[in-house]
Amino acid sequence: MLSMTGFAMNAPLRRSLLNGHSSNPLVRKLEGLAPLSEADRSILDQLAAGARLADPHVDLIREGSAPDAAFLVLKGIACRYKHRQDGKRQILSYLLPGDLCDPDIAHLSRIDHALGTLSACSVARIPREALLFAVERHPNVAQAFRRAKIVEEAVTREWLVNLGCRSAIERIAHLFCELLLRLQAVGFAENDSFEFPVTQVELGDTTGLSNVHVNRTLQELRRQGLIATGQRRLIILDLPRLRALAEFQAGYLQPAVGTDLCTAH
Amino acid sequence: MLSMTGFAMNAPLRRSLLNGHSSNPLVRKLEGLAPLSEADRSILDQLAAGARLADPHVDLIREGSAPDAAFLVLKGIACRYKHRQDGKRQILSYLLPGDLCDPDIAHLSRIDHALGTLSACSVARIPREALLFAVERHPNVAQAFRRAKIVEEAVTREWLVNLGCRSAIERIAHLFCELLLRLQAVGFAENDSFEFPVTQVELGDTTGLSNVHVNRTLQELRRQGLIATGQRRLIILDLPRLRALAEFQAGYLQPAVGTDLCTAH
DNA sequence: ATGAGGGTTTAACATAAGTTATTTCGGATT
DNA sequence: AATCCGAAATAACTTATGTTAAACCCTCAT
Repeated sequence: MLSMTGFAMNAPLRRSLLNGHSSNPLVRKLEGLAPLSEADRSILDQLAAGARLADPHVDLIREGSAPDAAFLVLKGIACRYKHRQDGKRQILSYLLPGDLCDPDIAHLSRIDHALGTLSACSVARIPREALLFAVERHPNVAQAFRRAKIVEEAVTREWLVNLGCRSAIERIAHLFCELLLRLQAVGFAENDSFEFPVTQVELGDTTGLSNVHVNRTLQELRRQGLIATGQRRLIILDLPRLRALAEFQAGYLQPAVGTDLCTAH
Repeated sequence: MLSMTGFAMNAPLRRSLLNGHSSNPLVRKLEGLAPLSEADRSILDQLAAGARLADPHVDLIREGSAPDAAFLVLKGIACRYKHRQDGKRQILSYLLPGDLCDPDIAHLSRIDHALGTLSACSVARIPREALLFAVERHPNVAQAFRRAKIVEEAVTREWLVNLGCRSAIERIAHLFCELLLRLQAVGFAENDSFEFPVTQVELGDTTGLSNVHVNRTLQELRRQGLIATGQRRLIILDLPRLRALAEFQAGYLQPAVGTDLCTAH
């Protein structure tokens, strides 16, 4: 089913047709984190092959299970989340195209959080062994994955700050800035707008706010001329002011890749 | 200065005098995550050697710097934190004895958060190369570090839930449950009490609450007979009820180590 | 076209938590 | 013992955000 050579030969052609960019968001993302050879890209294309469509609001990994595969998001938005007994839930992170949820965690104990879709998604299930194989054979890919992990951790830290000490409007503004940059990095944003089919309830689960207050806050952002919403899109009208409002520092999303180093562990 | 053989020969003797437990909290912690040989323990003792005392409320790593060494806490409590421009700060995690702040992050870009002491601490500075050496030569140690990292990530997720959807009293109760278990794991708690020289302001920076509200909340916990404080100690009087209040699930701190697996990446 | 259902908006009200300022306490230092 | 200082406690008041419930509005499927 997967012809390595076929992929390897077609990839450059496909990319050249697309302005030098791969259509595989995983490639797009990792390219930004480490130099990739043609063979590296080819293996990533294989990992992304065989994607399936998933409905919105559906679980891909249930809390307490022990999955033996990673999930790679190719289209749409998924999230990690945890439920509390009283029904509240906290979204822990967004998985955008090119992001993957690796199953390492589950190999210590059962996984402590769920993975679910927010919007309709295209998702590839990557067996653990396939991922290991790719990483072992392709040091640059391994390097890029490690760097992706480091960025992910930085994002999580920023979310802690968001929840711990920003006001409602700052939280949402910060989230939108982050999403714009991350989506731009994988080619899923035009100018300063992107598809954003996330409900206000889900935004509340993300930012620790009630849906009613999310609504109020979105209105305020619109009133200030910072954003516009509609047709499941988010349009950022004034990025500089939005960033200022959120005290958004982009650095954590864009590691200086030229920096050599980071060859270890 | 560091005699490997000397260490290797004395370690078991020392441990036998101490009821089978090493006095090195790093060993204590990693023992719980992977089987360690005598040589493994010896190298960990070397890493922990040369510790220095650090005053309370002092920075070990400044935000924006690029440290080339890890810091290992042997005694006391340190934390990672971030500052906002308006002076607010968010504590991102606690570093208890046996925990270390590795410098990987800084090798992509400058580090995006600071490392500082809360209490007076004993801290060992571990040069990057020494850490790499230990990990390369000692696969079990590497394994244990990987597992420690996974637990650390689980703790962070729990903190996100704490900030995102728990009430003040639940946040603090949950934090106390977590700290008790983590400190017990490294032998820094007797029964259900431990040294806890953290101010109410710092507790507020941890839980996203004002110091005044932290004070109110601590009083409520005392009034309910759940905790007692004094002489820089925290005494948990009724752990079952405290856990119930916080909906505390200990699983994420205690990975099932018998599970083989997790050999990769 | 018509309805059904999920998502959004609005409104009125409740409350947990923040703010500011003052006082008290307890452990160091002289 | 007297003083000092940071931390803890108290008090009075403000406010951001939560809650509940109803109305509205798309979008999709029949």
